[in-house]
Amino acid sequence: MDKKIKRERSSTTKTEIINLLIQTKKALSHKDFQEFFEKNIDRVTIYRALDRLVLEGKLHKIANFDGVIHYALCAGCDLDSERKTATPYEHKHEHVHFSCVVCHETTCIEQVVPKIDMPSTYKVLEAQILVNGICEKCNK
Amino acid sequence: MDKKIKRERSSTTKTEIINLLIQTKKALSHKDFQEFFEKNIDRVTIYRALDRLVLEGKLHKIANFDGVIHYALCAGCDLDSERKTATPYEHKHEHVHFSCVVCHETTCIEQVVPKIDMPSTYKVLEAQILVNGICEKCNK
DNA sequence: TTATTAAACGCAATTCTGTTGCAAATATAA
DNA sequence: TTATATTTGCAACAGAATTGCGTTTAATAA
Repeated sequence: MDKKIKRERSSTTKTEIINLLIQTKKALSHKDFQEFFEKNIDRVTIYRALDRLVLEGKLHKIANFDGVIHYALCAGCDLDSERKTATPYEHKHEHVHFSCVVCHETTCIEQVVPKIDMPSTYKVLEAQILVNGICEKCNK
Repeated sequence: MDKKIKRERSSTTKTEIINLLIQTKKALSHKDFQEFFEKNIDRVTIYRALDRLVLEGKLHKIANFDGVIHYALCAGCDLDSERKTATPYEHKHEHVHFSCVVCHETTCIEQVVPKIDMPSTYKVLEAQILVNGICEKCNK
């Protein structure tokens, strides 16, 4: 309950992570980052930076069918500059996450937002729609 | 490619797993099973039995928001008795998987099947809809 | 500009999760 | 009952993620 709220601060690791995500336009796993940064950034540092970026509302997590967590940029769920931390349920990503079984790339399909009609007895906090299939590039 | 197809056979472990899932009416993780069976069934045996049950079309996997795999009974995706094995994409579970943030129970909401309108350039093989929130029991 | 403070970092050690190999036990079909 | 193939438990292994701690670095106040 007495959870300390860390003040947001810039760091090389966080910047590099964001840059890579902007470049590739894909969702990446911890392993992807590790392989990209090689020996330049420590594994543990990557873990911690990813966690912080999620808390800061910059990234959202996507668990693939096989349970591997991928991180993607948040479009429009940045928080007000006052607080600077996000609880998991403040992320809103009702769009489709698509995972290609050929090239194994995971991408956000922002324009597809299915409607989920849950019974009113349930309180819905967040939803994640994961679709497996063959992407535009590989489907030729 | 020369993947041997195993013949289906009954076993204590598989029966116990199915029974527990019927009883609890929930999706359970490997850890849940392990804690329930305690020292009576080995960790590895549980892993293998779960894998086999998925192949046999009896269970389907659900990766939670945190990436933890849960197993739930399949309703209606048993395979024809000839083959007895299922590739992952033969499972069809487009219904909602609901995860309660209070009691941490994961359940299948079979009656809610959202429509996902993907662009025709994508080939859709399977989809998984995961909803986080507060369940009927805890929402009081 | 320098000093102070808290966050970020790297490294080592540890824990947790899932897999593989192998010999013994068990289920099924002949 | 016998033959065959699957299931099981145990030990060892591999990979993923976490924790502790001393050091470095960024932000802020003096």
